[in-house]
Amino acid sequence: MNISLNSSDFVQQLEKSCNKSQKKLFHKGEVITSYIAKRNQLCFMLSGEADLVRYDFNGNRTIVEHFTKNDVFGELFYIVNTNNELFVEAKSDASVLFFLYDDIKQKCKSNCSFHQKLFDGLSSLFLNEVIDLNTRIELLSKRTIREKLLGYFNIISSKNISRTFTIPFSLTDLADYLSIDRSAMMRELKLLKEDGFIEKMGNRISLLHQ
Amino acid sequence: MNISLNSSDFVQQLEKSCNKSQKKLFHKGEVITSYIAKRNQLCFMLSGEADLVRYDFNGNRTIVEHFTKNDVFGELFYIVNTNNELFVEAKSDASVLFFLYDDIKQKCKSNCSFHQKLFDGLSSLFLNEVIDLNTRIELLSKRTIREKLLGYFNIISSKNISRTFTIPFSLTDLADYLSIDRSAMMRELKLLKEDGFIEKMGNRISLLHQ
DNA sequence: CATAATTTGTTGCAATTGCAACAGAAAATT
DNA sequence: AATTTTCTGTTGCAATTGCAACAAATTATG
Repeated sequence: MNISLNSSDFVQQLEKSCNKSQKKLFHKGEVITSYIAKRNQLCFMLSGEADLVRYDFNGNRTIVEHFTKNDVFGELFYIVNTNNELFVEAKSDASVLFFLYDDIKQKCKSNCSFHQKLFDGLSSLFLNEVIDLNTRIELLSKRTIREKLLGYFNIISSKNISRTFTIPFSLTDLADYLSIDRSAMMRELKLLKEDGFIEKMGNRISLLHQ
Repeated sequence: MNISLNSSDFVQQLEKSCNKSQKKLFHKGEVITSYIAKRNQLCFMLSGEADLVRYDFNGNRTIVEHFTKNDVFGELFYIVNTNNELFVEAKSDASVLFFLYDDIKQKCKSNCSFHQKLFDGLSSLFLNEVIDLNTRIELLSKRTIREKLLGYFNIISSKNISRTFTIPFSLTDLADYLSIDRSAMMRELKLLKEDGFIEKMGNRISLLHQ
């Protein structure tokens, strides 16, 4: 059985059917939403790219997640507390569909087959999100910068089905995604090159050494 | 609207209704399951406690998650790759309900109101899991041991609605949960005490300093 | 296309963290 | 109740990481 759903179809159906949804367009650099109140907002990326970012009180930025087409995000997934200002920034022009989870749930309490289908989709969307988050936790729990980098490269490499790939981040962003210092990361990249683990030309990486 | 579901009711219904489920008992220290094949296994903790652990090639142990009554876990949530041996260890005597996700999904394709309800519950279970994982990511992405400890203490403190609480781990396990060296953590605990952030008597902590 | 802004790449130095090793306390086991 | 095992607490030292600062390259923007 195929667990991964066709998110695109699902989202289109939601958009058509749910009169409470709102579609909005954003320009690069704009804030799509901030997680400040518990409105149980659920958002779908229709097009473009965005990052969920957090700044700590020392000014360190963390890219908590990176969203592309058909990804789900939103307040719904967070316990909002005042310690963290979380917000989603458009990395390119983007269009986003906004829902309130309560609305979706409400509608799905009726018993028709269409809402059954919607709910079916929702559950798969959440499941995919769980899988992504577990992958992320695996990276963050690695003990050294080297392991984080190699772990990340392996993931990208699997996704692209190729041992050579372009990092879908700037290197500055990659450091914030892995929660490490950029200059320390650059140093480690150099060492990985010297030790024959990778080849690197700019943001293009080849994994050697199997 | 209350998003968090009554997992207990849900699981009991699942157990009764789903003839494909299996209930098993485990003794402290036993391996409940290992994530080795993609069987899409989904497990419910009926009683007891367990840890999802991973050992890296240096022998570092990470407690990826800690499960108590009514928590969900399983292969279903992971992309299983050979680099990681993930397994769930009973920390006390425990009873666990095993399902295959495919079976649950299959059953729920029928249109009766009961399966609708099951699926409703499933979606909430996944959502709760997403919220937990995001909380965990927030901890792991903190830059220093001090911030990880304070972040963790704040979470426990909120859950207990008290600024004084007992850590639900041994300190050894806490270090593995935060992915840090135990002795470095002990050192930092001492500093937190000296700097007036916490009081500490064994595994009992008080958060001071607002 | 000229200028501004951002990103990449580098390095010395300081701070933090991990490692190793050990003693005493506490908990589990026989 | 005695013994084994695990856990807590500590420390010196080494390795890793973060910080600061800068130049060069690249990419945006008016």
